[in-house]
Amino acid sequence: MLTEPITLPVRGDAGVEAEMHFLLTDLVQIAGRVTRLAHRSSQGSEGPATWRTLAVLQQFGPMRLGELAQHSQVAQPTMTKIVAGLVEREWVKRIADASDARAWQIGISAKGILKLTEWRSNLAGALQPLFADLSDDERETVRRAIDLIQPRIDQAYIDPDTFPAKGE
Amino acid sequence: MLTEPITLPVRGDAGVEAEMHFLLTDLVQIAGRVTRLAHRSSQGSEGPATWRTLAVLQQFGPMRLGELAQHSQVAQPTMTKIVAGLVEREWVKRIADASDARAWQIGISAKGILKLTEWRSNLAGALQPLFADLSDDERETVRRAIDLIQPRIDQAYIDPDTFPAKGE
DNA sequence: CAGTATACATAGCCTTGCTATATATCTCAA
DNA sequence: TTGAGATATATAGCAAGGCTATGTATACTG
Repeated sequence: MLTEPITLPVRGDAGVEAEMHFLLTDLVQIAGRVTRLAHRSSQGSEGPATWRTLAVLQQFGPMRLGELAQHSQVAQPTMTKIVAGLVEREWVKRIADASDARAWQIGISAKGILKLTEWRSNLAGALQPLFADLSDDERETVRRAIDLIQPRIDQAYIDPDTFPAKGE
Repeated sequence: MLTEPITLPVRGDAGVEAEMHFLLTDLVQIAGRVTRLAHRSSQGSEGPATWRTLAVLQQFGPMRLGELAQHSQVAQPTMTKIVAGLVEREWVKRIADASDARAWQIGISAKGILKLTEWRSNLAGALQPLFADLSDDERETVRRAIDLIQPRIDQAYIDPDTFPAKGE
């Protein structure tokens, strides 16, 4: 481990740079807690990876296993395993790629869409009491923040170059 | 699996209820993607559980292993494993509980604080380019949203009753 | 002081993640 | 047209992080 001296922003610092620093660290922390809570509050043995994968397929449509791995930010062999589980549950279907016998198109099935939708609804129902007291303005603030964050995170998923995985 | 008919809100519906539904599902989805990205962009073998645990200890101070498990939303044996790893790395210390020979107080060490801080800084640095183009107003919106979400999620971690884990 | 409750540890299992490597297919140039 | 290298997915084998069930030691209480 390199032990180069680093300057760490201190909460309370003025300056856009420090604000951004704590904004991002707080964002990651709260995201981790939300994710953990979501997983914990949903019964069933499916992990976050399963739902992330289904969500990608619903949002972007069928794609190859390798592409799917990139869009889900997992290594290809990991995606092979996840897809194997999804195929077994019949939540996705493999479609032979006519132009390349090595490849498959992976597409979400009607059953998969249903399960994903159910899972989301259960989650929303579980979280709803915690957020029921938000005012219209506050709800609007959260909505705007999500709409700001979403495309920027998506960017990192889609362009592997702008966001190197593991190692610098 | 019960297959009771459920009414699913449809995006585009008017009404606070539907807005809240999609706000929460979008929140969970983006939180999952941020968490995954954060894990992937940080080298090193520590998983999210390690960092979540350290963050809890830094935020709330030393506590018993059982309390720590609740605050981290994991089962007690899981926390035993995580703490074992942290003790081995010397990122936390076990302090004998004078009033109860069965129990320990778990406290974050100076080394632990350093590692947590370093990890957060690396993350912030990795994510920064994606968010560098936010205007002051936009940054302020995200900050306000985080400050709205944080206490509500914390609530669920602290009150196990208001938020039942696994099963309904 | 016996019996129950409580705090943590252990055992054993599953999923998700990785790297390294194998296998099958495709592509292209000699 | 065939052999070399590139590419798409699968397999093997490992570790971490989850869980439930259960064990063990200590605390409390009638």
